[in-house]
Amino acid sequence: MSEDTTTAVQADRGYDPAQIEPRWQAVWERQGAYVARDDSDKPPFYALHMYPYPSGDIHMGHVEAFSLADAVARYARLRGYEVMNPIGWDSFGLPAENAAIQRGADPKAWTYANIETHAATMCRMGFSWDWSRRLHTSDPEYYKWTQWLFLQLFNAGWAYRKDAAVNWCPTDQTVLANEQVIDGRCERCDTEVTKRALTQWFLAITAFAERLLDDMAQLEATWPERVLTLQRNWIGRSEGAEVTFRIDQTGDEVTVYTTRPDTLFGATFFVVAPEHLKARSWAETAGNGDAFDAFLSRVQRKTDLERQAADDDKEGLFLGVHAVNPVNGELLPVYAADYVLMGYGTGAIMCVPGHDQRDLDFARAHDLPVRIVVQPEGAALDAGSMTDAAAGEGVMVNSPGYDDLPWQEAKRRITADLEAKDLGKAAVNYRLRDWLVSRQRFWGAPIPIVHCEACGEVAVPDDLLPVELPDPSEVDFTPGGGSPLARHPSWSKTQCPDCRGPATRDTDTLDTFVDSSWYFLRYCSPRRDDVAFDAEAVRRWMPVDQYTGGVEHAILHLLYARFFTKALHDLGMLDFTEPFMRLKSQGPVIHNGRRMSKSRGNVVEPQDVIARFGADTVRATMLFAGPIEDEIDWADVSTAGMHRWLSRLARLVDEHAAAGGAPAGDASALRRVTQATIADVTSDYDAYKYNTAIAKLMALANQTSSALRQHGVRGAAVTEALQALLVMLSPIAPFVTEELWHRLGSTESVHAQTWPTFDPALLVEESKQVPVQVDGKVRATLGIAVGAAEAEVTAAARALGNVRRHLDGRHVVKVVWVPDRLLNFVTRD
RNA sequence: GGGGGUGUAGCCCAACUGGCAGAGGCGCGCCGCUUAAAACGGCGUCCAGCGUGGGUUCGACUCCCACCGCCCCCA
Repeated sequence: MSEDTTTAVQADRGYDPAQIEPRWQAVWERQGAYVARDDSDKPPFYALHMYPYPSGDIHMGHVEAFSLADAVARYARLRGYEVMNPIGWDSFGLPAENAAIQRGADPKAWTYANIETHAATMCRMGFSWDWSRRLHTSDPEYYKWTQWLFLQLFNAGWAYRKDAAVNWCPTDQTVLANEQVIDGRCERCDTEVTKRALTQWFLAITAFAERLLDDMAQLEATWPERVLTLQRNWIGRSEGAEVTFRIDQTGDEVTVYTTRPDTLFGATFFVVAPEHLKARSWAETAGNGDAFDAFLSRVQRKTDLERQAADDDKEGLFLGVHAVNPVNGELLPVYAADYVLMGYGTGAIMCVPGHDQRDLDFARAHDLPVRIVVQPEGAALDAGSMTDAAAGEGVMVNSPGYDDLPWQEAKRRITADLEAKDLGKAAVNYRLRDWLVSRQRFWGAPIPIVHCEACGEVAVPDDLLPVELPDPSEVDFTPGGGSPLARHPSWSKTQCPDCRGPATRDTDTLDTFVDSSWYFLRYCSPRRDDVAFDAEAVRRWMPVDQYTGGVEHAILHLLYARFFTKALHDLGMLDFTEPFMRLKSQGPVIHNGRRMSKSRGNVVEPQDVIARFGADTVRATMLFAGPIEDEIDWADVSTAGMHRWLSRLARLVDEHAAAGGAPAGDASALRRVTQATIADVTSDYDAYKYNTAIAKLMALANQTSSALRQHGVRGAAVTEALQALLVMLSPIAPFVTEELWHRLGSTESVHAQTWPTFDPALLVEESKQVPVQVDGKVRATLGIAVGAAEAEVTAAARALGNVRRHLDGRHVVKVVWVPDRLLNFVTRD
């Protein structure tokens, strides 16, 4: 170490990041400075940042995110924690395979080459990752345990296969989870998503819906409210009732879910999804089979989005049968209509056009009656002509036995009465669906199941894991609607683990969100090859103290990871139920008001900026740009300005070092500023307000500069100011602070220091200037002793010329005295 | 349509539980240093500006209501 620092200290003065940064990077690397020790006496702190997907090189969004994450980790180290700040790659996934399809690249080689590019740039940026814990989800050593965990869920009954009309992306040739469909389009390639009936693997996340909701109470104060709201909306809990209708002609019973059982008397028709299992047979019964088939094929050409759009023509077909309304025996015509989807609820609804907009639109289009049963206060409704449904609250009408009740009360009573007659029951419904995890792709963890004609679905035994992917050279990636693994000549052929008979492997691979639902556990003991994670290490590090990442993962990844944690908790593998104690999301980096993209030509490459200004400047610029959760427009920031400031800081240190250490000048003002800055910057760091922290460090630098240059202050007070400044800046700009720290004469690393503390006694000022107001307008400023009594201050204020003038001829009715801050005379004529 | 966020100087942004609207940066201007420019150092930054309109208060950027603009989520 002394060898290294000697070299550093002998370096030139001034600020040349191209020279400083690689040198210190090499020193830190040799020292293994950021390896988290499992046996440390210091309290553990798990700082985690969402691991990246290895596509090309890292981009500006990564740079911002990692700069935030690194500031968090370095700050925790300075506060005396043993920090685990791991890094890895989410290295399975579609882009690797698409590169293979488009450019004939080997997905594996492509992926690992990108990872090396990422890693090199990260090193150049000076991020303090613990490289010894590095992982890649596409390593067999990792996905062995992804598969093992899947099997734990399978054995618990939480992973199952079912036929489903699934979201299908025609471009990527794979199914998508509901969460991956954005506005009816594939989140990756923006192709319109269609429906396909396929047998797919699901994870039973809905079994945890209630707890995913309830446990948010633990996160209330430490997660962004925005993210919690998004998750709540996504889970979409609603309270209502399940009501059973009988089909008059066939005797079939159909259950519907409604959030408004109070409007049952207003039901005038009944609609099922065209895909409803019984729809075809009912149409047949009524002799409408052919019309139905034509209708169904027409509907299936539409996307879900089109079908649900408010302005869509409400297409529907009368099936020729009637449903019996359980509350009054009325016969409701049954339609198949495109606006009801099989995937939601039961695929059948009771229709109350008076109180539901889409039902009303359908009723108008098909000339069906409308009946008002909940009268909103003060609104005159005309059932015959209304075009806006009364979806809100009101008082019951036209509902024999319930009239005049408030709707909420009627909702309770009608539900209870149905329950008593066994025609319905109170029910809770969730918008959340079970998580579809099988993908018809190659570059993912194979689903570790063997299909045997005799034994069915059989889990691959632990000692045969991982089920490894074949070499990419043996695989045909051409999109063809099936899994590439299924087209491999021999890969899927195997023996049933149970009966030893011939069997086939499942040829689908797992959604990469499965990989990322447990990677934070793997970091705790990444090299263990006998367990997914070491229980003791997990107890030591988990749950994550501080998780950082993009808000775009507010729903998907965070919900899945929370689900996994709860499932593993219930399996006895974890003793906590929430994985991430604190969450901070950074905003995106845009350029000229738009997302950076090659086609717009507004991409800023990190490498270019690093080459011009150095890593410290890029990091500090990102954190200085504004509140971390807001978006950063690169057009609004000034790397040149930040670089200039760091240069100024270097010059200041050089000047101080040259000026010598003998104390001179009145240092009391500088000392007070230093103390105040420590107090302020500390609370800014605690609140992730790096932009204001940097502003205050700049102010301290300005004060130090003028003390040194203009007031001739020398010696300890300047050293104190500069040392505090460098330590507090070191999490943000690690290279230049390390360099300048050594120039101040230290042989230790600035990153091994402890966070500065302040002396409250030095913060106290003896006198203050307070504004004196008359009727809220500032009329004078008064110098007072801190802690002065009200009477004393009032008397002194009254003596001031301008105050006397404004008080002249008026009665003072009230005096407001905010100690040490403000005095206000309230007057009347 | 429902829910959430946001609006402060030419620009990006600060302002503790309501207490003199301005911390920091960018840009710009002037001065110094320079043969000159850049860099650097110093000083300054107008039109007295909190999206609009109300309300509460001695006092509102801050709290409440309505409206407008932009952003996000759900439908």
